[in-house]
Amino acid sequence: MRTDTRKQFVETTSQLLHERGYEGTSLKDILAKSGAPRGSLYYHFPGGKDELVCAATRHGVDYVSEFLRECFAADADPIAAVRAYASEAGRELAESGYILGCPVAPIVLDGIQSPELGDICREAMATWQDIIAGRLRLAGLEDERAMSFAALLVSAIEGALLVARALREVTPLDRVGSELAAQLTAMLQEVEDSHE
Amino acid sequence: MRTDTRKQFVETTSQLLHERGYEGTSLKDILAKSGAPRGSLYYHFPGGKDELVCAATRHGVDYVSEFLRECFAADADPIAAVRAYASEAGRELAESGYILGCPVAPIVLDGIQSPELGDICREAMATWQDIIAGRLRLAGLEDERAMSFAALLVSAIEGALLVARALREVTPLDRVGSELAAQLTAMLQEVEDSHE
DNA sequence: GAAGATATGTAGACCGGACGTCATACCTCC
DNA sequence: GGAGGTATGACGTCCGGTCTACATATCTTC
Repeated sequence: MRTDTRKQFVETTSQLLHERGYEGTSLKDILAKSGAPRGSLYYHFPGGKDELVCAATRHGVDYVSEFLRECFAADADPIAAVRAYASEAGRELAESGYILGCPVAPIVLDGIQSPELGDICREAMATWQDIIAGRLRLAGLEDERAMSFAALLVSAIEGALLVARALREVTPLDRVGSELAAQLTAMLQEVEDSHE
Repeated sequence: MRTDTRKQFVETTSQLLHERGYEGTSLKDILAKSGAPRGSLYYHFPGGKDELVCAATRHGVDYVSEFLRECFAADADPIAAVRAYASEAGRELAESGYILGCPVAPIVLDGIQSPELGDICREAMATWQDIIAGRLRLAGLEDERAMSFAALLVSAIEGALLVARALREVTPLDRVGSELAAQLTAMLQEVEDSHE
């Protein structure tokens, strides 16, 4: 099973990164949790911890990006998308025992250990904003306003995940979700009105 | 100078926590940066790293709480407060080389190492939301809406600090600040209208 | 299908750094 | 000068990430 061990490493690492951040995640933990022996890791990831963490972060980022693209697809209602994304993020957070939030956040706040990791994080944030801004532009929002609201959306959910984890309750995500949905409703209404 | 050493420890630790999180901050680094010898630390903080981190986090939280209370004072304009807080947070972040964000965030995302630390984080988030919600209620917002918008505010700024650090630019804070200010303006306008 | 080559998986040794402890030194005030 | 609070840094122990040498599986070629 060529990819199995490797995949196992990536997924285990991704989970541990969520839980304890870059520095808090030790190879010993990864090894124990993934059940693989020590040496295997260096076969699959000659670059050691850094390479593994990069792969794990990419894995997490891809998962989020894909889900975002699904929610904010061209043929989906953007207001429903906001609600859906916030509530799904909250659900995953709560179900994981307040562990699974943003895959990038713990890396960023642990001080970003390599240039490559920095690139991954920067690109992730930019991509997420672009996905949302693109959909908002399609809905008729002016360029600058679309970027601005997309930034708010990404920031607010990112922050809500953090606040929710600290409080150990999902209310922040609920509140942020419905606030943002309400505001987007008003904005799109305005756009519609001005086109009449 | 009895308290000097202690204070030095707290401030140094606070800074390093911002920079690298709980796990990334080693006693060696703290010692080197604060210039004090190893033993001193255990004289002032018999509880070791945990006790020191608690003190440092409290220190950071108090600083933020105080600034928030200043911005959202009863006699200050809440819309200006939103703008002021976002831009000041952005300024500090950029000036510190994209290090100084929320003092609680790195602790939360590193998995919270002790119950006491958890309490500090939870209380901090709750306090910040309460400060803002209180001011919004005073401005005439209904209870639930005030809580909701306060949650959005705290989350959005918290998230914007994170996104800004990842991107190494302050645009997210600028955008979030002006979006939130615009939305609050509309909300307060509504309240005023309904009272006529 | 046997031999050798290449890919994959395993085991444990290494070295540096992590945190915490201690026996001791330094004051300062009576 | 002795007693109490304060400060010190060398040391022990454990755990971190990395490496090298070995074992097994899979593939290639005749």
